[in-house]
Amino acid sequence: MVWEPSNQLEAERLEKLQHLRSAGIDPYPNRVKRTHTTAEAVAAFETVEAAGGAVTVTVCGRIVRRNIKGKVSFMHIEDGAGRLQLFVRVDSIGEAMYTLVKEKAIELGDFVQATGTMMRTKTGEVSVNVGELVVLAKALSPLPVIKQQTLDDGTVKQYGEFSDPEERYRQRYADLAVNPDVREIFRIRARTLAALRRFLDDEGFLEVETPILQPIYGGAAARPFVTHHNQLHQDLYLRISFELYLKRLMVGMYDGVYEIGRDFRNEGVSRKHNPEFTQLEFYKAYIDYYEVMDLAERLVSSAAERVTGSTRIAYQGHEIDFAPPWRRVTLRDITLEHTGVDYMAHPDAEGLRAALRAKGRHAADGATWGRLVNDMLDYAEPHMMQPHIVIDYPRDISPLAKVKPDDSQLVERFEFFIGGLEIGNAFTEINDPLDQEQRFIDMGRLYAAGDEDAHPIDEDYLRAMRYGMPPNGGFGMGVDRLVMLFADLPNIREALLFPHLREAGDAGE
RNA sequence: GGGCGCGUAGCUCAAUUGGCAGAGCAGUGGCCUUUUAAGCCAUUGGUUGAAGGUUCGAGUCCUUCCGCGCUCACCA
Repeated sequence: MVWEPSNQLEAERLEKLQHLRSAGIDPYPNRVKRTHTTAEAVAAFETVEAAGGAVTVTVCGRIVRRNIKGKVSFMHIEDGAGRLQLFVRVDSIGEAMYTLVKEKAIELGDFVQATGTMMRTKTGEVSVNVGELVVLAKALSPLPVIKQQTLDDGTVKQYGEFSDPEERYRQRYADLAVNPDVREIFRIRARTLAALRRFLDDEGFLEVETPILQPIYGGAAARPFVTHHNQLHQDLYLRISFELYLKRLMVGMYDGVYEIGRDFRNEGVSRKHNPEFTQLEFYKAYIDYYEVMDLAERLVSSAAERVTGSTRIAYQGHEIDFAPPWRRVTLRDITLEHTGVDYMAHPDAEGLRAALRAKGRHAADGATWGRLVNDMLDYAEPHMMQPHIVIDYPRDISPLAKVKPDDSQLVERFEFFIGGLEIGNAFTEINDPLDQEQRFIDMGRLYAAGDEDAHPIDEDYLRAMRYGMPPNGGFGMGVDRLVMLFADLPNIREALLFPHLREAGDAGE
């Protein structure tokens, strides 16, 4: 025996397992003979019930409720399709098997297979009148027990819960097993991904996959995770964005590409940040950021409608309307609105910092002017519940975006915010290789000034651009945050099946 | 990384000023051939996150550590 029970409940279950074996029952058989899901069994019965027809089914599932009586018992099993009651009578399944049920050798959490004819109990519940009961999988650890009471008005009152966030995330399998609401979140997530793909496919984009392990990271402002290829003696980085690879494909004559995949950022964890997260990026040739705005509105609103059935959703007590057009506002106006400071009136870092502090706003020491401007957005972000497109960002924090023709300090970039969350970022992409190289160099200088490691310059990306890159608009979006909106989740961890947690520690030594 | 809060039975939670560690569900033993939060009777289960300290006495107070939550910071 490798595993040792850690408490009385597990010890008892282990004894029951051995009891089943000694009764000649394989608690983990290889073969299953399911003929109907629980939902199919109910539907099959209901179609023939009026005519007095009989339906025999074999259904499988986990025991989620038991009511054991002296000679007749009721159990509910649950499978992926729903719940179904088993009506188990000693006369029908025999003394020996009934005793196993009664002695709880077969109990909550176990998987079973039941064969019998469909019937209605005295109280009207569609059930299986079980003639044969087979153990499919014995559960050795007890799941939390949750009971539900259906009230007269049809609402379901719940007794007992499995709600400790740490345990729910660490043992997501148990969370999913007992909390159907959590299962639903990840159906919403799957539908979201499908809806996004469908929109982009219909728009003629090509779905591609680019390297996750990259010799040079780029395309975003973030610290990377570093790893190493042993045989090649090469350090590699887990990507922080897809951007530079996808734009190489613009050079390669695809008119539109997109990728949905994982990015990794070696930064703080928060309600809105997980070290690995799902990003959607697309690039389309021959469009600018105004056309990307239109695409963003249609992409997100169509996904909302496909996933939730409506472009209006409830999020954390607010009603959000995804229907285009979204409010479009300049970064200058929205930050002025929420900080009382007009950054255009303070064109250098020192002056802007002083102005912000005079208003009681946070202004980081040593931050560049662009950085201070970007930080001003933090005051506006929580207020942007309805979709907002914030346009025209400072050049020095946007090294991949094209400068506005009429203002060399601003670039053609927008971010959009929904539900108080930053959801996406987009711009008219630089396609002038010499401009791009200079921007990289300028950025490296800023980094050096800020005592940060210089961001590596991706020479191969510049080489690609020198072959000629069509004008194009690019777009990036945090898919997990979109799922937060669609599933009404306050926390990104709820939108991730297995969110990052610190290693489960014991005592400090 | 900083601040604040939390950690008690398998799950969800109590425990007065520092004074016998408890409840419900689950489990165990009974009764029960149409229950559905089934019910009734009896009952088991604890290194109170870990290690130290103060005290006659610590779940409670102090220190350190671990983990989680909120928040701030970090985040071209």
